[in-house]
Amino acid sequence: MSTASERYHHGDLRSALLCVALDILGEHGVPGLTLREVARRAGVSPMAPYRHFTDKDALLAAVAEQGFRKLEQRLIDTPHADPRADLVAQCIAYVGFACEEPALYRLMFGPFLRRFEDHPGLKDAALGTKAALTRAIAAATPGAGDPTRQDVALACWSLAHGLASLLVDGRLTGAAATPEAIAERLTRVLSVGVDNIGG
Amino acid sequence: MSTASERYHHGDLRSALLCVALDILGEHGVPGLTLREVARRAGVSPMAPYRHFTDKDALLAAVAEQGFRKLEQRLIDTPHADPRADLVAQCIAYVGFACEEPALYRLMFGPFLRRFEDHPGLKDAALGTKAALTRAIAAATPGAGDPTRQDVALACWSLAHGLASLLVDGRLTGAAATPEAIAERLTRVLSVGVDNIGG
DNA sequence: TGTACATCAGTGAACGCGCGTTCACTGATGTAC
DNA sequence: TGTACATCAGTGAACGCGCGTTCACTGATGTAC
Repeated sequence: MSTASERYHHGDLRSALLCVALDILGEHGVPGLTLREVARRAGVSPMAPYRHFTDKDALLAAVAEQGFRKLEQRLIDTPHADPRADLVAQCIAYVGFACEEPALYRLMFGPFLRRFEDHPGLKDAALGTKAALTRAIAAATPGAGDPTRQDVALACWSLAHGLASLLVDGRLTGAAATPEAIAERLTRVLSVGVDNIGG
Repeated sequence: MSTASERYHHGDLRSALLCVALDILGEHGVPGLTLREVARRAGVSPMAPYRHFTDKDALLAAVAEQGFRKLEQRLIDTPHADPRADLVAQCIAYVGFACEEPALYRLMFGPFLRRFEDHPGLKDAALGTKAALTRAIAAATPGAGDPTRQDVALACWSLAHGLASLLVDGRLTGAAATPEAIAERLTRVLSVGVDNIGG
């Protein structure tokens, strides 16, 4: 009797590869995420991943897809209070996610996977994430028309995404507060405007 | 009599390399910006750039530094009206710059040059850019205290940076309006809040 | 004004590296009879 | 219950590529005497 890892047939190599890919991402960032290294860590030959992913891009897309699903879940799991607090909480959660998994965040939003349309699962996951934020905006702006809401939604997303990017890429080295604390303060600046528009 | 390009000594190879690097960036992005390709385009041997840059990082830093100086100039050159309009105009200019030179923008703000401190000129240029935005914030929030101002400044920067990043990395494919038009609308959402804080 | 010589700015071949991917293969598994 | 055979999931060697960088060099330039 042999363990799964000793068997010729792995059992669930696809999942193992994705899992290992996340580790590599955490340790060496997107540049370190190579097919060969993934195979190496999974204890498998360089060609084995090709049984589960058509090429390197497909692997990256699958990792990014997982990232979007995690992020969506995190936005949804946010504690529920009044709509305005919910919106702030989502932005905080967004920034927190980016700071905890910077390399994954970069893979998801950076220039590595140019065309999401080429990866249906990824596209779908990204839309799901966006939808979670859009729902929060709609709840927070009951009196606003759709064009205004879209502007507000994009403003919130941009604010959170910009802050997350600046933090993740080390452009805010002077900041003493935690990412979440900064996110909270900035989102409150924005939400004053949101209240005046749609409250 | 020979032209500069035919001479053994180039004359101003450093400038020529930076110039060529910008072209490459525009055509093939940061991944295409290699020392060898820069040398190739400048019509010079692969080792020639090492006379002017200690290594590849130094070249990247010099290109990014130029980018920050360009961006700063662009923020400064913004037409002057009332403080609030100036602030909006700067955010629009910021986003416009990113969309016109996406690869340069990525090099400046992405994870390619991790420690600006290792490149004094780059660090200096980045601080200059930030200062231009900070001045506009100060003018637009005459009644606010410094901590509030810092929050407002970072909120504006985050909003502009986030929108720019989303546009540049193609995460806003559905948008019909020009980048500048979107930037204007989003910045107005934010400036409603700014007015209530510091007006 | 001429010249020896130091210094500067380039050349060109070569290195080792890790990558994505190709190719032909083989061991393990499951299914039809 | 046994067995032939198709299919699945892996192996392993090899390929060509472009990269950053090393090394030892050479042609051009400027300066002291």
